[in-house]
Amino acid sequence: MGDKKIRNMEEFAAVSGLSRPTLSKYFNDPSSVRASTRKRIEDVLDHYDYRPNLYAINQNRRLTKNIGIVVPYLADPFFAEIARNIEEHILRTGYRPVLLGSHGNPDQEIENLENLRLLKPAGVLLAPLGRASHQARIAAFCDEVPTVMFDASIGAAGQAFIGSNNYQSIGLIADYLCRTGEPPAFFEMKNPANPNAHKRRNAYLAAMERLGHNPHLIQAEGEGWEFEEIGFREGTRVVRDRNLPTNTILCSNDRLAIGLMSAAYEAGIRIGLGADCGMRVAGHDDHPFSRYTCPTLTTVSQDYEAIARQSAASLMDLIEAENPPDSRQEILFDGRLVMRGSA
Amino acid sequence: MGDKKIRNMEEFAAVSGLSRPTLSKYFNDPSSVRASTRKRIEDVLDHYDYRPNLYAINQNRRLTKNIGIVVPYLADPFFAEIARNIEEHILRTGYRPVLLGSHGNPDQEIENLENLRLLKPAGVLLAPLGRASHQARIAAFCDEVPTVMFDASIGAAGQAFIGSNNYQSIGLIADYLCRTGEPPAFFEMKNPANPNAHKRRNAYLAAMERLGHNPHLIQAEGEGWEFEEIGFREGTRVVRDRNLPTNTILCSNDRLAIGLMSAAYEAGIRIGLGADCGMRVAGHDDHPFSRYTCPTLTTVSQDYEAIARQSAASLMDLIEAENPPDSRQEILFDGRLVMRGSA
DNA sequence: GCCCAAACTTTACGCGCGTAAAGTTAAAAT
DNA sequence: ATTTTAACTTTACGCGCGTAAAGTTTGGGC
Repeated sequence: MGDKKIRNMEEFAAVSGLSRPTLSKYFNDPSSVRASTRKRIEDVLDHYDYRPNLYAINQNRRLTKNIGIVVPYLADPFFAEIARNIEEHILRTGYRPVLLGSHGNPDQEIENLENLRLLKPAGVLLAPLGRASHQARIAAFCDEVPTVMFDASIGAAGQAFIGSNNYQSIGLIADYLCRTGEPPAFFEMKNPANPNAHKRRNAYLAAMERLGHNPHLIQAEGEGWEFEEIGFREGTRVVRDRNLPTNTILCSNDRLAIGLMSAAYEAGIRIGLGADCGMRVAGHDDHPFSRYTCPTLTTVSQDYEAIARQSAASLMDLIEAENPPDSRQEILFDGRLVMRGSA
Repeated sequence: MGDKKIRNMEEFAAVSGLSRPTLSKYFNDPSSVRASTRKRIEDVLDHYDYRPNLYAINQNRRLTKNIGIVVPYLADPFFAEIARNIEEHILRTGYRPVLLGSHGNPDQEIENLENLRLLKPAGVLLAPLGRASHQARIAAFCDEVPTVMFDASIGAAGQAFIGSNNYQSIGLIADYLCRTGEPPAFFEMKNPANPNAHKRRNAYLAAMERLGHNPHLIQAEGEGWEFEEIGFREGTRVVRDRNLPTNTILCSNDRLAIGLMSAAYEAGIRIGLGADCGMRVAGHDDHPFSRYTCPTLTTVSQDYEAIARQSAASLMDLIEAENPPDSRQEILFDGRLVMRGSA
């Protein structure tokens, strides 16, 4: 490693024998200097580990290389996973991801956006809380900063929306359940925080009509993001009352299903396909933990690989386009049926 | 809201009728100006939503108000939860938390520390990967930046370490298991990534000796952080072979236990306390999902509330002390027995 | 009313880099 | 060898704020 420490670009210019503006160009975009110059710089970099001061860099730039990623709840492995995927895509394009979780709190969500604004990000990827979000303020933010919404949308905020095709995926699993047994009731939250929940409810109703069955909604009370707890509470009530017209329950998401299965287990009801089973349960999302429930959870996988990739790509398109797009992009990915033991 | 937009502190000084240095003092520490002046500033702030430019602020400051938080794996709800707790404590002290996950990757961990160094943080809270970490580089980082290690330590790196008393907690649950049934075998990874795992193994061996029983180790092959998968794989083998000297298995952590329980379920083995149950399983950590396993998981809770609080507090002490501490602080919190259905 | 410390203002410089303009050199094309 | 053009150097200014120094005002205690 190097002899003396390099304190700024000026000193680095001295030891490298190049001018500071040239180095500035290099650090902003290595391909903007001649190949021979680039090599020369990189050779010197091997000896003196210098990196430009982040604050000085960003002070003058209108836009930084920062990209904000905001998810509603980082303690939910689903969002943690999709955030990890997005981060990787961002890094590959040479930008710096800044990950923030809203902890299910609308004020925190706004606070996150405010903090991001201070970072002057080139763009933001936002998975909003949904119904609880301060919609007007989010819309205002989207007007100032190029923003791609993912997972859930809020009105027409954001220049693009990338998500799942709930209509297709719920239709898919409803169809599967009807083909393999009794038609499902639909287990959901009465006042779901997530906008996808509304679409899934409607998709369920439509699917049941299409398949010629009577729909049946089971709506759990409860607020917040403690879905397992809510699923467990309402699930306990459901298995106690036993007045369902069916032995099959399709849950709005896997976390509710996990709570429901726990309640059923406590009540001594066996879940699964066998003759000795009293109930079938299916979920939605292919949550990381759904492979380890007892029995393993039949569900529909959200293609979060694709959602992550497309979200990052759409934001890059936005950033690199000079003029704002004429129309709002909306891309939905189909779900895949994941047949496991619970239904 | 305000009429025209405030672009910098100069303009804000103009509309507020105060001088820029006074405002600078206020934004650095509101209590450093007279109460009447403070009120005057805050009244103006209500009308013009101005916030000082983050980059300009930090450019001249030797230390920023940033505090880095690095955890090994954000997709593990345990770390997501503890990170959330820490963030809240940091915010309460007026600092800005910056959360980074290492994705179980030592290179990513170093990259995170390098990126943090660019932010010139006042301090860093680091939960290291452990055995896989690039120890020398982490130690070098700790020499430059005030660092508190939590959850796991690496040698004597860091000015403080806050964690769990594995010796106590494993002793506690081992004792409980022996009192209520057959003495436990210990289910762990052969080459665990996490340093706590080694302590837990030793604590188990010591507890068994103290209680006058023969220890039995079940060591799962496998690398990485996919603990449920590893627990499932090795668990499948264990229930197939059925050559255990006991019907009770204590797992090194809850995620392994979740995998093991899933394997047992698939094999048709009922877990729990009842006469119809063939196996007891216990875990360690009180992982957020351990309340929803089937049956619910008996475990030892790590007091992550306390760990989060103390980690933040210790770092604050470090930052606010002028001279470096004479000795390395080490605080371990006891675990609490959580009796549920599985053992 | 006076005194004095605390709080404020004015002035001025510096942080490390982006960036523009004008001049110079090197590489590629004729 | 000459022209062209891209790449580089030199010079200079600005970003928004921290901060120090010196002078001025404020407010509380006597």
